[in-house]
Amino acid sequence: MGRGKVEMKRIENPTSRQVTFSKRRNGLLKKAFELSILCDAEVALLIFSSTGKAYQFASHDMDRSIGKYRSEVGLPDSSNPQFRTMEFWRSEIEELKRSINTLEARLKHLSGEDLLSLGMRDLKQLERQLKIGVERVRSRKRRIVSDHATLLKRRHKELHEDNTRLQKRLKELHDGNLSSTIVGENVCSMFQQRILQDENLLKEAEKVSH
Amino acid sequence: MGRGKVEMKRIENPTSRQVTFSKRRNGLLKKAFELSILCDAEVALLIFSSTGKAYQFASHDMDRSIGKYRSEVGLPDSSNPQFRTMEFWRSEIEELKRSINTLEARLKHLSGEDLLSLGMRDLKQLERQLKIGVERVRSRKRRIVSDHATLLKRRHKELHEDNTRLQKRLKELHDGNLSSTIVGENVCSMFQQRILQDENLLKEAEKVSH
DNA sequence: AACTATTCATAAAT
DNA sequence: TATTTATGAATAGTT
Repeated sequence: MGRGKVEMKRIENPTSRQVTFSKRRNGLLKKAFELSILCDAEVALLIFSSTGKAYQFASHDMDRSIGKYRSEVGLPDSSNPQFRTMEFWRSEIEELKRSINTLEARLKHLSGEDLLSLGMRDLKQLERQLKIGVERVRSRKRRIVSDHATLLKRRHKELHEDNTRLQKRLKELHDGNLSSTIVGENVCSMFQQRILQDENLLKEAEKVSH
Repeated sequence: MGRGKVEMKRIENPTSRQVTFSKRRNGLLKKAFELSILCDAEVALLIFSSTGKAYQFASHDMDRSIGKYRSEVGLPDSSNPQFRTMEFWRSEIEELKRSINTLEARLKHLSGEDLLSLGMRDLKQLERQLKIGVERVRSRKRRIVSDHATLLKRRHKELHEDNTRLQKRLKELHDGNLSSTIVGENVCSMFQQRILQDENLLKEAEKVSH
């Protein structure tokens, strides 16, 4: 068709090639459409120009046709990534859900719920585990209180040492030829501050050990 | 082309339709091939007959072309089911994993593990919950033992009543004009069986209440 | 499947 | 890019 036969090879002239592409592309799309109508067939056509532009025709739905292709042609190769990924995720989710069910059941049992399904042996083990848990929690609480108390004692001791030192210094200033009352007042103020801190720490200690 | 125009609608005659399908299908495949050669284009063509048979042509590689379609046509449309499904599953898995982490942390805490991150307030609440759990488990245990004991008592009572009845009957047989010793022996055997059952039940009761 | 009359597609020119 | 034209290609109906 056209003036003279065409050699079946790439058209070298870029302009001519572009024109021919445009014409034949439309022709191909038209014929694809006609085939689907006349013969009640499902046709999917993808065309990408050498410059990357995409054209497509799908008589029904491109994704449906691709899916059909995958199942009719691609399925024997079940190693295709789509399929494998799907299966992997499905099983992954199933496994996660199973884990959650197990954990929830265990959690309920430890909270003393849903015990009707458990036998005497299970109940005994559960009680043992709960007792261990309680003991560990108590142990941790004791440790916290103990650490806090130790810390407070140390600070308390340091404050007392400070106080002793300050009182000593105060006495020296009183005994020696003191220069001004301002120094004395400053020392007094510092001393009172230490006393206040001391009291606050003791209050805190009481609060922690309730 | 051909003798007379063809109406652009489904060919009703099945034979004619099948023949036309065959001819036009080959024509389409040929033209697809020619386009890819002459114009240096990438062409992918999928044809499915109304009976489901599949035909295809791909100038380069079908999967490559499909991938190109997905990225050039399908990707900008993030509402495409593939993408949405992917995203959905990804978030689903993330959520499940988060649930598992929470449950596992809770479970560890209830077992008295990983307590270092908990403050005094958390520890107190944990201890309270564990005590509740222990109490519920104990309660359930008591209930089981109690139910079992009740059952055993009832059976025990029934057996005693049976025994009384049997002894009475035995006495009647001894007092009256007894016909044969076989009857007496049978009754004796029954009596002994009851006694054995009685003893077994008592043993079982002991075992359950440890 | 092969043939043939006819329509269609399109290469080249404009 | 669109239209025209001349010609080869495709194919509907027939055999």
